[in-house]
This record gives sequence, structure tokens and C-alpha cells, in this order.
Amino acid sequence: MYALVDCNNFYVSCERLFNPALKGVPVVVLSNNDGCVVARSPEAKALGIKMAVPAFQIKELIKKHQIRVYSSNYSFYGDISSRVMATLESLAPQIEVYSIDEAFLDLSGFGQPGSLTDYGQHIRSTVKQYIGIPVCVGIAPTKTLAKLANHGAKSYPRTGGVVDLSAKERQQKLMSLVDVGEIWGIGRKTAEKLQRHGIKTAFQLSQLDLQHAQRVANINLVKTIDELNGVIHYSFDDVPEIRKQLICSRSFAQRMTDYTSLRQTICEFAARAAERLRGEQLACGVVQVFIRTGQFNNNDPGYSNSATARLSAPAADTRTIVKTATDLFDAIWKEGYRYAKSGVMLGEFCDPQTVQQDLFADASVDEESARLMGVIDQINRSSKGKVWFAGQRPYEDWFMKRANLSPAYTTRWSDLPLVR
DNA sequence: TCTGGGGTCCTAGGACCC
DNA sequence: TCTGGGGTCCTAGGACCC
Repeated sequence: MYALVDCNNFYVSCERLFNPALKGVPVVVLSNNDGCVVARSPEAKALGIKMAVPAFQIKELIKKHQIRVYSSNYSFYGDISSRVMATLESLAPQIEVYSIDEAFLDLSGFGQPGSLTDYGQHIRSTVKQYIGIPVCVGIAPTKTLAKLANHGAKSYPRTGGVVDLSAKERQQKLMSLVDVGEIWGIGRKTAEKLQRHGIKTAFQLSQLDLQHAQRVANINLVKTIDELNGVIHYSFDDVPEIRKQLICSRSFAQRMTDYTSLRQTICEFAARAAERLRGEQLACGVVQVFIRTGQFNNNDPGYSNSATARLSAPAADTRTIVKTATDLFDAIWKEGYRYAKSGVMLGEFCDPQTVQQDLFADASVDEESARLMGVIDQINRSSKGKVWFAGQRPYEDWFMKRANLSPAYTTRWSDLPLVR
């Protein structure tokens, strides 16, 4: 049995923690670059603001209803998230952190079915008391059903924020009330396709013939249907696997047209990606670079391109990764476009201790590289200052609009809330 | 004028081989 | 120069998630 614990409109709840004036009024949090809405308080949802709607489209609504608007403060949310997760760790033998605001708990061998609702309430009240964040809990035999249970707990206040779907009848009852598009793994496209086949509710989906499902969509739909019927395909995973790729990319606050500026962004992303790579004790075998113009302005000519290079031996050295990335950039750069976004992607990770050496490499060079990178990382993590490579572009002037940022309440001394 | 960032997985289609 | 089937591998793009 799984429990899915999901924080209620997490980013808004974080902002409310240290700013009680936000309680009971409509609040939204915007994505990076103040682009679109990524979290809404219940009051904001009630005004009809949809998830992921571009901020400029709701300007009038914001003014009219005095909606409080915040830029994303990820370091703050990340810090609150780790406190929530630590609390959950103390409440279950094993947890799988699924995203910044969700975790699966393994409840196998955990009390009698039926007593699980009480346990869910215990989780809710403990997290609320310790951290101050409201959560909902969904309990069920598969992850997909636990997601559905959580959705039910969020949608129906009468549940008290906890839904236990141990019993088959309750699963079916809830499924018949829920649109197929609400199911985990069913996005907009698949939902439309299913509706064209007359499948509107989750229950109808659960009854779909598996071979038919495979033809209509793909293997993932088959797995989802199985999971709705209690067959586990997505098992509990408390030690996260090594990631497959690492991306560092941003949209720019303003369009960029010149070679030097754009090249600097690539340097910066490459350097940051390399830093994260070393932070996870990994080396990479592949570097990819992409640049593109805006997607939405039809008057501008569009251009989008990427290039990939395989390194002669896996590397974690910023100098290697920056050099490779800028060479790739030179190969795809084209004059005459208004660029909106760029990025660097690293892949094919391995443990730097056990890598296959380049046949022609000199081992002492690798040692020196590791030492140098270690020193740079140490300096950059400390409060003493920053070291960077000449090609990098200092972040602040091009990166992200964040007009409505809340203080770093928990991660910067000067922003600590004071009690007078 | 302004439309996120960071991931994973699957599929279709092209290149290439025998 | 034309012809076929079967296989692998790679890449681009789509769909989905939060």
C-alpha cells in the first residue's frame, strides 16, 4: 500500500508561512522570468485563473481583484520542501521523494486496512504542526490510484484531506466521478484521443481493453490502465537512480542578437552544469548545446538548432565542458535572429573514479583537474566570493525578470523574519 | 512587449548494413 | 540501374510529469 502526500498549492503555502496577510486572499506565484502562473491559492483558482496561464493574460484580473503576485523563490521553496520531507521520513519507514512538493510513503505491513485514514490524518496534522504546510494524503495499492486518491482528497473538502482507496468499491466510485484527463500519465492529447473513443471518465478507462489501448496510444497507457486495476507497474523506489541528463537553460529577460552575448550565456550554462555535475560526483560523456528564437512571435523569423559532441573521455572539468560547449555553439550560431533562449545539456554519466581513460591522456593531468575544480567549487560555495571563467557572463543582467520576489526567509541571514 | 525550467520515456523515420 | 526484407542504431520530436 502506498500513501501519496502532496502539499496544497505548495509555493503559495510557502509564501503564506511568513506573511500571514496572504491568508484568505488570492495569491499566485509565477514561473522563472515571471512568465506564467505555477501556483494559485484557492481564492485565485476560484477567480478562474488556470494553471500555466501566461502572466500578461491575467493582468486585468490581477488589478481588479488585487491578486498578490510573487516571483518564484526556488531556494526558499526548496528549503521548506526539505523540512517537509524530513518530517515525512520520521513518519514512515521509507519515503520516495517524487517532486518538490510530493512524496510516496511505503505503507506495506502498516496497520489494518481501515485504520489507514487515521494514519493519513496523523501525517496531515504533524506536517501542519511542525512546518505549517497543509498537505493532502491519498492511500491506495498502486501509485496511479494513490495519485487519484490524493486528487479526491483535494477536490472534496468533506474527505478532510485524506482518502483511503484500499477498497475496490471506493476506487470504482471515485473513478466514475473523475475525468479521464485527471489521471496521472494522461495528458491533454491522450485525453482528447480517448474522448473521441467515447471514454470520458477514469472508470471507463479502467475498463478499456488492453490491446485496444495499445493501439490507440502506447505502452504507457496500458500500464496506466493496469495500475487503475491494482496491478503495480511503478514500484516503490526509495534510492533514486542516477539521472540520465542534466540541463541548464533559461529564457532571457530580453532577446539577444549578438554573437558575444549569446556565447557568454552558453559559457555560463556550461560552467553551472559542470558544477552541478561535480556536486553529484559524476562525469559526463556527452555535451549538447541549443539556441532558439521565441516561439510565439510570428513576425520574427524563427531559428532553432542544437549540436551534440561526444567527449574523448568522460569529464567533469569546467574547462573541458565550456570549451566543448562553445565549439558546438560556434557550429550552430547564425547571425540575424533574435534569440530568446539557450541551454547546455550533459548526458551519459559515469563515476569519475572508474572511467575508461583516454588512451592518450596523461593521468597527472586528471589529478590536477580534479584538484583545481575542487578548489573552485569550494570558493564558490563559501561566502568569500566567486571565481569564474573569462567567457562566462555575470548572471544578473540578462537572466530572469523577478519583479516580485519574496525575501529569502530561511536561507539568508539578513532576510530572517524578526519577532518583536 | 511580455508565454518557465528541468526532467523521462516513446515513436517514427532516416542511415546504414547484410 | 533497378529490385526486397530484415535488422540495428541514432536522432528529432512529441507527450507527459511537476
